[in-house]
Amino acid sequence: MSNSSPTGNGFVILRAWCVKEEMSRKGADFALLLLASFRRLADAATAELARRGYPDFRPVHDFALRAIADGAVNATELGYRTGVSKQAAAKTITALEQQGYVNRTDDTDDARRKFLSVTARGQEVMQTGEAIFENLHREMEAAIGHDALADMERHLTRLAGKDACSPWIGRNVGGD
Amino acid sequence: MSNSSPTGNGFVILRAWCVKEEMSRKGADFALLLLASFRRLADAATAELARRGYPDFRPVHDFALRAIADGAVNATELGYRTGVSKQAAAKTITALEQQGYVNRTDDTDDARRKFLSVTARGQEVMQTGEAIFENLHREMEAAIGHDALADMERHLTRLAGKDACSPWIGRNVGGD
DNA sequence: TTCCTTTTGACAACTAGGTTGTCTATCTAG
DNA sequence: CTAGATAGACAACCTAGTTGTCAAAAGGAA
Repeated sequence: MSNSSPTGNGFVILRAWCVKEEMSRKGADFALLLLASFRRLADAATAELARRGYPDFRPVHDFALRAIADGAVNATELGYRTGVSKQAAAKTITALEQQGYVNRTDDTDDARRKFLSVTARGQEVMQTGEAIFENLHREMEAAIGHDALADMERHLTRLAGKDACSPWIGRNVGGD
Repeated sequence: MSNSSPTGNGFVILRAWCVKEEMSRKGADFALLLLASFRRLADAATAELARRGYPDFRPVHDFALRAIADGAVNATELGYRTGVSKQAAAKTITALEQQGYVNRTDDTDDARRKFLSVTARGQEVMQTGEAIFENLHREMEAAIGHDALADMERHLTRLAGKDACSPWIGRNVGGD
């Protein structure tokens, strides 16, 4: 079968919904609708990115890269900004470094630190990603209309709840 | 930090969006909005389910259980209906069996098969889950209005695209 | 300066939920 | 009877996380 969705695992649930449509569970169906829509977008973007010369570049890499470009200059800070443990952030950095999207140099001020910077290729992939998402946004507008999309964004913002995303749960994670 | 979201991994991306709000990437933001909203619902439902006496019951278990109740009487069929390999389905079945939600008995007609059935506790957890999702649906209606929610469901159905969910990719998976 | 505490990043081991590949037992069609 | 398909089990692996532990470096106080 090869799941092979670049969105990764954990999104397979929605297929159950597709196969069996007469489920009659309004709340759950709505949740699955949200998931399916997200997956649709993320997969489309990742596939397009792969076609344009950036294979193996996942959504999670995009957000990490953006956080680095935005001032997350070391692993701990990246973990904090992306809401994961510094260990998980370090793994992402390793992947990004191996693919040539970031550089990791010694920090002259603090010998413990490794200074992160985005390479030219990293800048490229971010620009391309933005362009792709803009296209997708336009496609959605074409499909359901500008106003409907704007309404949805407004309502989803309420449902998602900014308060659920406060500066998060803690900085010192992973037993340290 | 303990991510500890019952929704599981792969959904952490959205935190990046929360921390940095002035990102100005409309398409990507919309995708994250969808993800955040889904996660909100799924986490709320799973947490509530845990509080009502069904800990460690994840969304993925709910859908598997529902598929079994709905006629997926063996691992291969469950895999097909939920869109995963039969091996993955078997793992889920094992978990559900250990938690007492399904029974696995020998099939009298076909000695290769194990016959799956939902236990009384399995029936209970499904009913409770339905009630919880209905509550969440009502809360959403209260938050953004009945019509707005109905509109969103309609539009999301278009965006998600039923065609992306055709009877799936193949039945014989995993090298067999 | 020495001592204590904090921070940084690394390493190992683990989890969840998937994936392939291989294998045996069993069923079924010719 | 035999050949091929099917069911499920087992092992190894993947991804993207998690804890726990650790050494090296930094920083503050006596």
